[in-house]
Amino acid sequence: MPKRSAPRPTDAELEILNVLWQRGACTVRDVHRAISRTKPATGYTTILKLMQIMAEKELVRRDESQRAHVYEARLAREQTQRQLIGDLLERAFDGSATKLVMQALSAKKTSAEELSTIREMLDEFERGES
Amino acid sequence: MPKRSAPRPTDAELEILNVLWQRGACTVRDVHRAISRTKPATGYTTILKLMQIMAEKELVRRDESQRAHVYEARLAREQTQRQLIGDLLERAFDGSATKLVMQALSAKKTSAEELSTIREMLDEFERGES
DNA sequence: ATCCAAGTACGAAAGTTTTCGTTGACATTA
DNA sequence: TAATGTCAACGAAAACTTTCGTACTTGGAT
Repeated sequence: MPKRSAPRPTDAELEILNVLWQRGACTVRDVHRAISRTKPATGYTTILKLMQIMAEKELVRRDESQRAHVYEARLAREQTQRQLIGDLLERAFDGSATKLVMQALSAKKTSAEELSTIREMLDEFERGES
Repeated sequence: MPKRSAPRPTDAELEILNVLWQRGACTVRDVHRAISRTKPATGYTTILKLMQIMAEKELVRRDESQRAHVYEARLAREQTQRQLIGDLLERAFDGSATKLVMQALSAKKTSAEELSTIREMLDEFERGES
């Protein structure tokens, strides 16, 4: 058995990953402080436990050489984003990237700048792939 | 208080909604048959219970006038898709639709036809909004 | 009338996710 | 060295999701 790939992170796990992606390797304390800013009523041990579980699931790597262990996201943010998008694509969009893009644009008012950025992306994509 | 909006459907709930969107209003039996095709080992009462819960959560409407109750998705597929995308946008993409579209395109090999469809959509979008 | 098939309702178990109290180890400093 | 603060580990409770067995109801066929 080759060791199965990382599972889809849960909501709470994703919040933690967001901190790790934004600030790089962190201690539990760091993550707790960051999350406290937006969700003040979150206990320290709650974050700790979640991060321990994430280490078991291999969503994060843990450096135990210091007393305060240092955690780091195992996958790049973009990789996880692709995983989540791919998952949603299958579960809710019948695999149609076109429909997904369409709903993405109407889910959020998209500015003219963003639209042209996307257009450029499409150009590059067409050159690179296809 | 206006009565809070429908919660994000869970994985199992979304599978049921997919059937309802595809085939229109259905009995539990109908949904069970449809899901059995891809997941043969799913009990009838499991689907029943899920659909009862979904009725409580108001993810579906239930017509009890027949002995076999008839269920219907309360929100259009596109509406739920927008909800799910909007949710993912916040949770994993920091609200950036551009990044999300980018990852969507690389999550799945997108054909030339799809790319040009998306391009047309962008045109329409720019005309309609902005 | 009785039996059977097809339904719903209910409750509980199993699984997963989120929460946090408590304990014990280790460091800092008074 | 004793008190204080910081940390990981653990276990368990709470909340949510998924599963299904069992009981009860109803309509139709014999």
